[in-house]
Amino acid sequence: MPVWFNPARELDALLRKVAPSVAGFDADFNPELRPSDPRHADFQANGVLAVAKKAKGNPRALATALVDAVKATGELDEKLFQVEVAGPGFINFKLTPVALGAWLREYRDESKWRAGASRIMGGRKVVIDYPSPNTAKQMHVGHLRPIVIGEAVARLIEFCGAKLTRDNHIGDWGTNFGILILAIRRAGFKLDSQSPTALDDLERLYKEGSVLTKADPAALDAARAELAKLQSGDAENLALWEEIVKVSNTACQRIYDQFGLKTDVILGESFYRDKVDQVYSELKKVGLAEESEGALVVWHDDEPRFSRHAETPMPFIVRKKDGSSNYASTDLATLLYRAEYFKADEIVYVTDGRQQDHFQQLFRTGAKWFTATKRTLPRLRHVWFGTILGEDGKAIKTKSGDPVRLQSLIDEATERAFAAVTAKSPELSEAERKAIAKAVGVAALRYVDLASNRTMDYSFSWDKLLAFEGNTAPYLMYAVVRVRSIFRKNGIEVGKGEEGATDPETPTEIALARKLLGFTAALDLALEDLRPHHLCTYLHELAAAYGAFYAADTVNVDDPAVRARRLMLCARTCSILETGLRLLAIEPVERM
RNA sequence: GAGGGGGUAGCUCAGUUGGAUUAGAGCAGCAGCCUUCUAAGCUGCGGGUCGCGGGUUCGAGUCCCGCCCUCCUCACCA
Repeated sequence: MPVWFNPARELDALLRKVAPSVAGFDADFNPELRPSDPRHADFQANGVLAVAKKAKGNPRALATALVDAVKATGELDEKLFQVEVAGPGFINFKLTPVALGAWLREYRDESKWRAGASRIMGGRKVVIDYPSPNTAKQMHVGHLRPIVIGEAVARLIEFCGAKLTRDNHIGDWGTNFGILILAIRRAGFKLDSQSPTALDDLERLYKEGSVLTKADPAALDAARAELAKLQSGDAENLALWEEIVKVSNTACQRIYDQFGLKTDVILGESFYRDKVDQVYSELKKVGLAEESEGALVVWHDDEPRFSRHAETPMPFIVRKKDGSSNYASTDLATLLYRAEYFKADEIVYVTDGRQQDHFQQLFRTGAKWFTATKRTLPRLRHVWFGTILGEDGKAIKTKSGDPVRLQSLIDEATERAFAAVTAKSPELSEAERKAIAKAVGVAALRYVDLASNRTMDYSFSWDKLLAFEGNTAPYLMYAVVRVRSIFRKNGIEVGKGEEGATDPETPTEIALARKLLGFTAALDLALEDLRPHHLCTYLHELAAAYGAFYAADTVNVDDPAVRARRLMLCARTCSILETGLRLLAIEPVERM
């Protein structure tokens, strides 16, 4: 009998198959199979309780009958699973050491896991939209999340078999440019993209313009007028715009390089400048859009919040009253382009949670528009995240003083990591320590952002973002380093030296093995809602189980069978940790 | 007002869709562990009426109702 890659899934299927033949169970029986508290079992089926409640039967008797029927099929190898009815009527499945050993021998490396996972998305074409910053600004801590979460989500989707296109939909066609052009004009500034201070100059000018337009409505109108001029093809503004885009893209690229971010295409809002007219005309033609206060808007009367009759009406403004396009216009044009050009089956938008209303309106408008024009709408998902807050508990914003620059954060992380590695491993060369510091520093930043549920806000804190102990990236990377060190000292490759490995035996070996089997469940969980923190939680638990094993069970012992099985446990831990870290876009190191 | 997020240990957070005498981690605190594979580690201890009040049932941090606190969004920003 083969060893199941994903035992929970197989047990679930088996129970569903057998149950209808047992008195008291219906054809649509749901076993409610889930991972169990390890103190009790590996998996448990809770579904019998619901059946008993409905039929007013005795849950333990029903559970026992079901278990007997399952055993009678002979499809459940009792050398691998220990089955029992427990508590009020749970069915517990406990993996035996034989099963653990067999699984570890069979599912050895990333290719096996990838093969298993790739069935989930099965070649679907997915476009993922991230990190999509607004240009013309220096990148600050607020830009961390879309980069980090976007990359992790992208890798998860890709790992599960999607054909993925990463599209950096930069905001390069909006009012921020109007503000900047206005500020440049007023200051009489000559922008030169080659100048080394170009970015700082833009930063300063943007701040000035921002303050001005906030304080003076006339200035805001002037900024909008500059934008309208730009969008209608004014040569001067277009030339200025090109210079600004050049400066800010160069700056963004420097940050992306440090995060190892490589998007496949960069199709910013400006790319759609000649594609918005089609949106306007089609929406008008099918009766979705109408004029309101001079603007072109879409109402959704089927949703009270977006209805024209709402107390505070919130129309989807598709074209501004001065005729220029906005976020909604370009997003609709983008949606159409992704459906037609990229043939997307699915589009994933990774943005700040404050844009939820916008995306709900966009998705509703898209659905009605596509239906009316007989197009197929891709599955649309908004993967949103909470805000990084400042010390005042408010969102970090450019206007409120100087937010911490992303570059300073990277530099500080790298410096602290360098100090740490120098203190702990002074024997390494300076070049090695620098490379390690870079990897560890950026990894620490990433991991903090990924480790909590993405929908949560969190406050910015140097110490939090740069912690190197506990549930952090350095902890996980360190676990990898310790595993690799064993192999290096023994002069063998990871994955070698397992001949004659016996099944896990000591409590710490068994606990580690059980945790290793949990990888597939963790992946399923993280993919379901595209929440990478589930993967973080799992990796931390795995590293902790390894830590306990490492302290309790010496690998290099005289008994060859014991040594072989411990080397096997080490090798699996190493590859699952490395695979998991890479899914989070954290590159493990050999030493630290 | 409407919609959304959050309220769990001193702090930062998990809690797999209602499950198992005892609600979990990490920091911080206390006590131990380096002449053997990297101590960025390991072991143990202390610390919680899961915002408040009702309800549903064999069983609630999780579901329902009503309150309270907090953050975010709501007409031409993205």
